[in-house]
Amino acid sequence: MARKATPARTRAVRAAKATVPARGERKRGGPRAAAASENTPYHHGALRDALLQAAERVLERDGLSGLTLRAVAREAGVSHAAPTHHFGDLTGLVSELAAIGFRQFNAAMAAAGASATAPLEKAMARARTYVAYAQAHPGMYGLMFRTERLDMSRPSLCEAANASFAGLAGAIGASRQEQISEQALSLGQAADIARAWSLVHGFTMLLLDGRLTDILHRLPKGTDAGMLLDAMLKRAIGQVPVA
Amino acid sequence: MARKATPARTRAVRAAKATVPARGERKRGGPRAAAASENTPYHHGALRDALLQAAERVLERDGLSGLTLRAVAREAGVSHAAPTHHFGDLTGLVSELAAIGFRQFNAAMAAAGASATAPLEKAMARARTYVAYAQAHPGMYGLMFRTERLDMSRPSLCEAANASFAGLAGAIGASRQEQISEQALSLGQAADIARAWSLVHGFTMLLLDGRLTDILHRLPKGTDAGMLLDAMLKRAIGQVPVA
DNA sequence: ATGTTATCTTTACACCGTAAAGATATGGTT
DNA sequence: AACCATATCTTTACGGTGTAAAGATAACAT
Repeated sequence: MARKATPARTRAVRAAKATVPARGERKRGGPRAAAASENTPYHHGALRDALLQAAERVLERDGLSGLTLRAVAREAGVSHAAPTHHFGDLTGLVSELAAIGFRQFNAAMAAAGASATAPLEKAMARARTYVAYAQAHPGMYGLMFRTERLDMSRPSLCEAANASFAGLAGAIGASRQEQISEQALSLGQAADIARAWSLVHGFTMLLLDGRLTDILHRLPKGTDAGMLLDAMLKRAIGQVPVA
Repeated sequence: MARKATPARTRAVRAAKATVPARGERKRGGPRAAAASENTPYHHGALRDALLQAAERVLERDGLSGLTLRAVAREAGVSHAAPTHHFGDLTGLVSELAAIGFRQFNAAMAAAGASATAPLEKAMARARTYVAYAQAHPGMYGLMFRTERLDMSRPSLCEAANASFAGLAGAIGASRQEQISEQALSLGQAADIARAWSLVHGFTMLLLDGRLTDILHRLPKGTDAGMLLDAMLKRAIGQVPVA
């Protein structure tokens, strides 16, 4: 509700030759460094990235329902129709943002997989990292999984999401001590993958949706979600692969 | 996109003393049966229930993003502001609809729990029923779990959702052969509940989101989601309680 | 220097949620 | 029987949203 209505603000400022930059000091490291140094230029220079960063801020601040094309444009200080030129429509922007989320997520998971050595410890570390990412970036995680407004045909999103799945499948394959093919899966392999993914994804969704707060509230004082996750996995792990 | 724009249609029809009923033949079993028999009355008589039924139709037909107050009003054949009077706002209507979903779901789960006798069979039957409900009513299930537009302080929704959780907890308690208290939980109990719920909820969400289609596609021809669910649970069940 | 193209703004429109006021039927009171 | 309070439904209105189309401006190639 802050920043009520500023239509034609940047334009008016520019027309009046004002010196205060509405959106100055961008990186713009490439060409044209000393063209119009301080006063806000008509061309942003790196608006696409700036819009994505603004979108992530809006998402984590105002939630998924607050993530609108116009809100992102306001956050970036450009006209409300500027995002359309770079992303086509809202689905496009959301999908590109989700792709960024998957890349962040994949990086975190790769780091977690490299940390521990024992297979059981490695599986636990991966699960903890999975949930921790979702807790640190709830808006992003929701965007990546709970929205139907994703265009999976977009190469960047498809690629990042597939990489995420490949990481999971690879971890399951390692715990089964076998190579998992890109094409065919045995029912046992698929069951192991689905079990591990369902467990951790389901726990994450229930946690983010607040469906576990009652349970956590009834537990001995001081028990948090991480401890519940550990307890949940400890009896599932070892019996069957969990990642 | 059908039914483009019919503003003031019902009103105009009524004003012109037309005989064709725009929303005739309601139940209206209570009072005033022979007042104005055929021509659409100003007072609907059971608009609240009719709006909820219309909302469910819109939800399953057009998805969650198509579930708007105005679309529901159109579906029910009343003015766009009529739902507001009965539900306050969109959150109110969505919450009441979710409560209906939970009651449907609880009825299905209760029937599944009564069918099988052996504890292992009962657990599998419950899991299959859980997923089957979500597949039969994907819009409803999404509404019940994946939206932040629910007002859990509404008594009807809170009660129905709590009943659903109580059913789960009771089943876990039975499989552990112990009574589960309403107030306190041991970590082991909570872990069993969280594990069962996460497994089946996670599987359901991934399935509805299309995240498992790749896996299913790589499986031997003819393998469907139900078989994958069975295989996933078969190695989790018995080792640990799954419900 | 000039024309092409990419980038960004302005304008416009339909749909949405919501509030407020008007219209109409119901029921109770006198 | 007349009357009024109330509940129900419609109309009107306003700001916000996505999106399309046209205009303005800067960068670039020639």
